[in-house]
Amino acid sequence: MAGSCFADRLAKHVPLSDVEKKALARLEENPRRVKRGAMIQRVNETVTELFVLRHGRVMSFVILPDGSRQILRVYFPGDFIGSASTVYSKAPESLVALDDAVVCPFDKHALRRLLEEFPRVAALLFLLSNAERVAMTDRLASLGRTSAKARVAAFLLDIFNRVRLTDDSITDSFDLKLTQEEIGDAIGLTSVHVNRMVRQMELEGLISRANGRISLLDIKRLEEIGHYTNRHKDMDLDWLPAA
Amino acid sequence: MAGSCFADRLAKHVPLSDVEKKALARLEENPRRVKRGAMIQRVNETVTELFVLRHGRVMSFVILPDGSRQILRVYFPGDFIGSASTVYSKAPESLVALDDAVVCPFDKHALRRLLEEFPRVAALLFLLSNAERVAMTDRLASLGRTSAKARVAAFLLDIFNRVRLTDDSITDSFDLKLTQEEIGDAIGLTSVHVNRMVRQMELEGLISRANGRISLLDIKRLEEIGHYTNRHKDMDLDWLPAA
DNA sequence: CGTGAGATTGATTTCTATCAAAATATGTGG
DNA sequence: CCACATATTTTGATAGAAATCAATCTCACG
Repeated sequence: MAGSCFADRLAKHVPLSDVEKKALARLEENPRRVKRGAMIQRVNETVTELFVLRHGRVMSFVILPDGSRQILRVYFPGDFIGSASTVYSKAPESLVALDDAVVCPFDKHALRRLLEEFPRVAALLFLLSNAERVAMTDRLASLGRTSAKARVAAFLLDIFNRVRLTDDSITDSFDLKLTQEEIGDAIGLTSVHVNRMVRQMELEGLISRANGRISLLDIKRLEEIGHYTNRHKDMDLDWLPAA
Repeated sequence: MAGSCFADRLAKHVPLSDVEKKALARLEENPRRVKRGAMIQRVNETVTELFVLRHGRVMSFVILPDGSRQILRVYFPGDFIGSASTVYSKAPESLVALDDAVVCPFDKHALRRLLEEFPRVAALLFLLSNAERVAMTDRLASLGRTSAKARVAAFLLDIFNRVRLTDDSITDSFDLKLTQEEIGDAIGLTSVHVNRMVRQMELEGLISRANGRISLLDIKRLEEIGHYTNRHKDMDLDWLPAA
């Protein structure tokens, strides 16, 4: 099963010194198993912890007063999650495991010490947070300005490309680990309509499905339909302070 | 006219040392006037600059292949803009002045030097970037899961509260400096429908309008309608390294 | 004044939600 | 390992929200 530590993930962008790697590894000293469906953090709860996700998948979401849910983000191994608690003492979003997962909680004061001692890591975290913000703007444009079909296409491509970041064995088919209702909650549609779109894309030969796995059969056309741009390709962090 | 430097804005969250303030002030050494409507940054252009917005207002947006526009964010004096160029060498979004404005461009290598020398500032920027990300998730939930009326209400409240951050004189009425078409592009609606919602809210006594200024007459109900939570209130950055 | 951008209103269409039911799949306790 | 309970997917019919199309109106400004 694909697992990924935070240091490795960061090192994919910028070379890290051994000291830095070791310091980052300390954030993951307390791995904790969580079962599929388990709540890792509840909205409005007082929080002082952040997490590195080591194994499995996690989603963040909010529930609106009318009961509807907006899934904000799906996280993969090596992702830094719950970063909102660096700024707010009450969690603005909930975190639930989509999978049997392993998360590594650490106190924000451990983060503070890391930031103090390793300015280069602080800078790197700043950059990655900016990258997250850009990912968010892509979703915003998708929700605000594109059709149901485009949203589904963009969402599938997004998950696909992020799965591939941590799992090289994947070429065109992958486990979504989300119900159609969850997909809908992520992209602002009802499960019924997600199903119609998925069905349609299947008929058109854009995707195929078999026991929970999705295959993207025509990535190029999916990218067109979803107005998708892969942001992972052209990240450029080399200008950072040298190690 | 309300202007605000970056250091002052940051100092509202955390006490800054004089050295730090001075270092931050150096980012603003090259103020540049831009006229209303002027493009500050064009999407896909190679960029190595970031900006602090000193005066006026700026918006970021993308244009989709079908010509529709998604406004991603409206920026106010003291905001740090164009942070995507810390991660991408081609701008993922365009920047246009909504106002006659003053921006202070600085090279990302100036930022690098700042981050190297002042880890505490690096940490602070990291936190503010996280706050931006949370603001983004609020908009995502708004676009994905709420009605046209709710979106308009939430949008007005958001702008209102952010205007107030830099201008204490404002109590309940403010200049939006956006056409109804732009509002629509920000919240995923057509200008026609924005107009209907605004009209309706006016009839219901929730807001009133006079020569471009908007007054929020019933903030409490607007917050309910828009499912709005003011995130500026309970930010907590005190746990950061001491000066 | 005339011109053009923006606001407003009405009529109609389109997309997506909602409601309802059936069909499949998944999981669990015995 | 089966049988039942529950969750998820699928399909159809209908309703509703917002888009689109098309004028008209208003107002700031050269």
